[in-house]
Amino acid sequence: MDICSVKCINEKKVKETFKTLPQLEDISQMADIFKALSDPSRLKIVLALLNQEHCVCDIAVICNQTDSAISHQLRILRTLKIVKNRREGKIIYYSIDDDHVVSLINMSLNHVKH
Amino acid sequence: MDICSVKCINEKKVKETFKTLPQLEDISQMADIFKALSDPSRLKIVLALLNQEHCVCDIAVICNQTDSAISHQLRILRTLKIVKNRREGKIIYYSIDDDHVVSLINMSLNHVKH
DNA sequence: TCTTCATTTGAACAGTTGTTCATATATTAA
DNA sequence: TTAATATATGAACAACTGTTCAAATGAAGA
Repeated sequence: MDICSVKCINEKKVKETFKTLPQLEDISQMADIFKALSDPSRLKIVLALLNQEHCVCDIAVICNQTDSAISHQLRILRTLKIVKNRREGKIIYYSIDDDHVVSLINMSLNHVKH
Repeated sequence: MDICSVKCINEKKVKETFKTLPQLEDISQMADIFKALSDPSRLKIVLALLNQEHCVCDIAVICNQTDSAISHQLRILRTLKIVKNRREGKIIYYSIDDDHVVSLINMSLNHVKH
């Protein structure tokens, strides 16, 4: 299996499973999405936006955090294309930009509730 | 909305969304599941076990990591009831113990692929 | 222009995380 | 019992993460 004489109980099974693994690149991307939702405060932001769009300071009130903290988290979510924003004068409204994420959240909510 | 005079652009929307939020306890549990899958090496372990059960040292070969590192990660996955194990002599076989997690992973794999 | 307000940004800090290494446990065979 | 093997555990460490604070944008109104 490996170059440097690794011990291996069942080489056949190892090879089989190895073939089924997604590419490293894909695994990494999957992990990124899960990581985005793995922080309670970030998840709370996404859950809030699931209901309707909100401006930054309203999200801050909903999540009981500072505007700055929310802004930092929104930048991460924006980078991952999980949320998008639109400007209306001084105010910037954020909303969900990824339907897959909605499904993921609903599924995990289901999991927790049963 | 809050006790200490927090500025709030649209109090009505804030209150609406606030009502739709799951309980903190549930949000925390959801985040825990996502966190379990947010580390690429841990996700790789779960992906491997998605195919079939494996012993610790075979997982180590598949994931190209030390037995110890794998064992530490398996403990986290075991604690979260994501994997289970069975002993057969000296060897301990691990397998997936949570169908919801399988769905979550398949959904995110789908996401990455499209 | 100057001021105000909503949001963003950067640096700094504490807290958390994953891996490594050495050691311990548990099972089997000699 | 002793030796060998598979797995687990604990401490230590570097790397990463989320929040805070102060300061910087950028838009609208005076």
